[in-house]
Amino acid sequence: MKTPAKISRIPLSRQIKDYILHGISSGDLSPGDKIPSEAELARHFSASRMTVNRAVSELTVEGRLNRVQGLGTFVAEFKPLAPLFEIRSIAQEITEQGKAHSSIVLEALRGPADKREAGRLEVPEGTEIFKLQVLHLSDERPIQLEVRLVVPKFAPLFLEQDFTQVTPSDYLQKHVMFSEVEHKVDAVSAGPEIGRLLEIDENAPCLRLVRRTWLGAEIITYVQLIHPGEAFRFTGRFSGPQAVRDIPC
Amino acid sequence: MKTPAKISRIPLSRQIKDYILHGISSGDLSPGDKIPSEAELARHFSASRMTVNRAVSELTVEGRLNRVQGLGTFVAEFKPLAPLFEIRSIAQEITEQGKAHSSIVLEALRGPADKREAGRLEVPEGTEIFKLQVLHLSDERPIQLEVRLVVPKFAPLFLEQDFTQVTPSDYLQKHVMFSEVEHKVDAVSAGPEIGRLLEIDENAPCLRLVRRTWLGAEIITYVQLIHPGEAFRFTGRFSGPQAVRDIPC
DNA sequence: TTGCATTGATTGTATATACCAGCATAGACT
DNA sequence: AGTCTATGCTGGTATATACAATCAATGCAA
Repeated sequence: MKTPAKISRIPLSRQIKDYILHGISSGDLSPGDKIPSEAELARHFSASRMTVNRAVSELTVEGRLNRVQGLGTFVAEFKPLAPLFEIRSIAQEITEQGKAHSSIVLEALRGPADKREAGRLEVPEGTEIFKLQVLHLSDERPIQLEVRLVVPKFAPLFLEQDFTQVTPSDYLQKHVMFSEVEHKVDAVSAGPEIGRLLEIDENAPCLRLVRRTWLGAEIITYVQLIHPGEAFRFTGRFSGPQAVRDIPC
Repeated sequence: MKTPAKISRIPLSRQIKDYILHGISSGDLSPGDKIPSEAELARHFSASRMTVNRAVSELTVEGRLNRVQGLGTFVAEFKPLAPLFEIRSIAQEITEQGKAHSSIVLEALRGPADKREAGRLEVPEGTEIFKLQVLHLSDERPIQLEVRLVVPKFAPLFLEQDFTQVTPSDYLQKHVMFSEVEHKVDAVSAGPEIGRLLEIDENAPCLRLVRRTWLGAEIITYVQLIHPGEAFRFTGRFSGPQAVRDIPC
């Protein structure tokens, strides 16, 4: 059963992953469903069982499948975790609420990048931090975003009038990865300056998010919800039990 | 070089992972350092290169290493992500600020669990939701936690007077996994009731967290920071570029 | 000096095989 | 009816091997 040594442009294990993911997104496979066994998939793709094993294992780590020894592999309940960590989650949330919005760049400063990331990630020569002052406007109330950004590659994405349609693909095409983000959240009174920008009382409660990425990018966001009482929705996921071992919570 | 087929109690790939992780935690390996090549590790452990490859690949997925084809494998900057998603992150944060604190269970109600998780996770018969009213006390100011919890297994952990020392290991020993958590965050005025409990002005800005886990557990937390201006610190991580593909952010 | 091809080290992918371990079912035995 | 055992399916782990792809460094040629 020796398949020719020539490998196609995209790895076989990747194709198998895509096949399963397509089955899930198309609705052929629903959460809780049992997917074909490794042996069946190997036959279907003329692949070795180890290759299938690797593809399925990776999908398990990524939270798309649950494997049970002796029983089979099942489609997991999946909630994407991207919106939590991304720059645009606030605008996204507003969009889902059906509110029109647009954004304006108020200010753009630049400075040197923080420092080189371990293990040679994508940090080109002369990398700089961009610090953007962005006024984000909904149809009901303006939302002020102070955005300090990173890497020249990013800038074009954010210097457009309306960046509400930017997706991670756009970042990835520019070889930018959001691998880690540190978050800080607290509630503060708006204060006179923010209050004026957001057109709210300076004593009104206001959500402040500070997000720091792996390159030293810092994103400070002040938010006053359009409809008080509604909340932003975040989703997170553990990578696995080992990752949280013995960390107090 | 055929090693006996008998496998030891813990998998070889696990031993290799532990070896590398120990090197990192002991300080022998620092972020940015190059770890031994797969061939060297294979020789050191009398293992096949594939086994080493698997161990190293998993550590890469878990965010501990960065691999570069043609160059080597490097220790990554690592920030654990557990605190973000855990029930006790607030108390933890306070602890790190050096404030003493304790907690009291005010109330405990119970109701049926939400529904069964896909792919047969740990949901025993007669599972119920526990709804706990917890008053969390720091030495400076009480913090009120309304905790709605899940699964009888959990309850003992939270019915103690002080649960500040509970770690994920304790959950895992009871076969409970925090695989997914949905977060909602907003800022509200304390209001008369919360204001009285937290001993703050009823107009003071107050952080409200709603966390919903995969079993339908819902954790509602009202927090007033001890030192206004300080923020809670969270850390998150993507599982990989593929996971965020084409999700607007 | 500049540019290009070669080489060696290292990771990336894939195969074929082997045996272990967990689970459910069917059948034999009591 | 109840219990034990054998069997087959499933995933879990490991090996030995092979070749591709990428990168840095080296050496050679223009």
